Amino acid sequence: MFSDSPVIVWFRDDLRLADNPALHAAVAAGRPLICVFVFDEESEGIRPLGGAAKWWLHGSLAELDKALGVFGGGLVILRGRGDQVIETLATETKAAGVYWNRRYDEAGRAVDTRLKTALKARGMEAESFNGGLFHEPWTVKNKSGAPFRVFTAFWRAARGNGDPPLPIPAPVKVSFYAARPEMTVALDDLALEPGKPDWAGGLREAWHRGEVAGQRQLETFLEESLGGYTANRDRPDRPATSRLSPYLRFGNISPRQIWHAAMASGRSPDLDKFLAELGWREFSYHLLYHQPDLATHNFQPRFDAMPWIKDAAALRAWQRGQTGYPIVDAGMRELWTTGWMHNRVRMIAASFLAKHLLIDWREGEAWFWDTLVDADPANNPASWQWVAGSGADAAPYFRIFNPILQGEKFDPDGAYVRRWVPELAALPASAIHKPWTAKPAVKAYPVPIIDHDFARRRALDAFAQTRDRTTQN
DNA sequence: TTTTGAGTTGTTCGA
DNA sequence: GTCGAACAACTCAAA
Repeated sequence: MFSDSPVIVWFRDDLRLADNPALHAAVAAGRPLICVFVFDEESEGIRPLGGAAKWWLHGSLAELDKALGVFGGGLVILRGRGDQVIETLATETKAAGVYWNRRYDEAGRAVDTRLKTALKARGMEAESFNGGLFHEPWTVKNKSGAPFRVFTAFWRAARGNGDPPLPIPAPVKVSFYAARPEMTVALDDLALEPGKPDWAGGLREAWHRGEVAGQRQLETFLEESLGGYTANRDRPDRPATSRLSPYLRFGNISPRQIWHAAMASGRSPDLDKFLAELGWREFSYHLLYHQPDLATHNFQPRFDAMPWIKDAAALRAWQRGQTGYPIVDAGMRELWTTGWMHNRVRMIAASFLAKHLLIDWREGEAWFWDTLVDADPANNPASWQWVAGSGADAAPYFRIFNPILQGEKFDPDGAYVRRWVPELAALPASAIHKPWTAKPAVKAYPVPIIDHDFARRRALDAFAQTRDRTTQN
């Protein structure tokens, strides 16, 4: 191997310079770097990104390229099967090795394992690192040596291991491999952002993508909203949640950076509550690792007997924010417009689909996958299963949100509904979560597509059926 | 080894 | 109006 053989840093869900273990190790190796991203929609089993996530990815890649530009280099973008493309690049450039941070979806892991084998067979280094989790999923186990299936015990065990390591600073100097690989494609050629029609206007208004924006968002959150987080986080009418989820999704920011920045702001019940949210993310990846088909199979097999209803019209009404329940519709429209939905409202809207409409949670998961900027392979399915009742440590089946009560409790003045459902803006707070009681009636807004009491009863009966069918077998 | 208590986010009903 | 019970079943971990 020549002394100036490059090292390849393969960026994936870790689109940042700071606290990036693979990049850090590559810089420390003292060789010229090739920083590369591979847009892969071809590998077997790879789930293509949804539209909103692609939009976020575009911005993240552009920002990363810009940040590398400060050091006189840039990001090389390639396209194709990840392992094949990287192996070809490594061979052509006579690379000393390839470094990357791990991912945890089954298809991605298979690609990485194949690549590692191929590189080692060629006598090249292949080094993988943990850049996205506090603990590798295979290291957290209960006393019987099995993976945890309930959150509280999982998080207790994880926290019992002490604080995660301190984040690694961004490199101060990076030297780049001079030649530009022939296979390079332009970012715009990936067509990650919409052309015509351009549906991303609301996303652009709501977000700044990339590492710098992620750090700024973290600072703002810690300064303005960590105090009082426990109570305010449930209020969609207040800007009280961290809004860090899309930055975490693409690794514009790392959990360790968030952890240590939050810890530095002082201990409090609010801090523990916020850290537990990072714990839920961690738990989701833990679940995904141990059940790779989390997005397609019930975590609790009993739900295989659930009598889901196929109802294209109801599904469409839910997707468009036309169910006639203001809090649900406000959430679905916020999602459509900004690529994001408030956590409390996600639960209400998801519960409405799975329990009121009895539509398979996988339909909802797919819609969120396509429309959320933060849609990730672990959190999205794990959270949907949790809400539907089929998941790990899931909501008890009888916990069926009443969309009227939830609206009145968490959006008491109706400010959130007024913002996203302007047809209802003139209603008084007393009617805004049950507009069918308003006089005169609001013509521009639909009547509820299903009665709450009827839907609740039906959902309970449906769940009872799964018990009967399961015990018969 | 067996038993026991607890477990993110709720609603309804009846006293 | 408020309050406690009921609404299952199962995993985990301490006793």
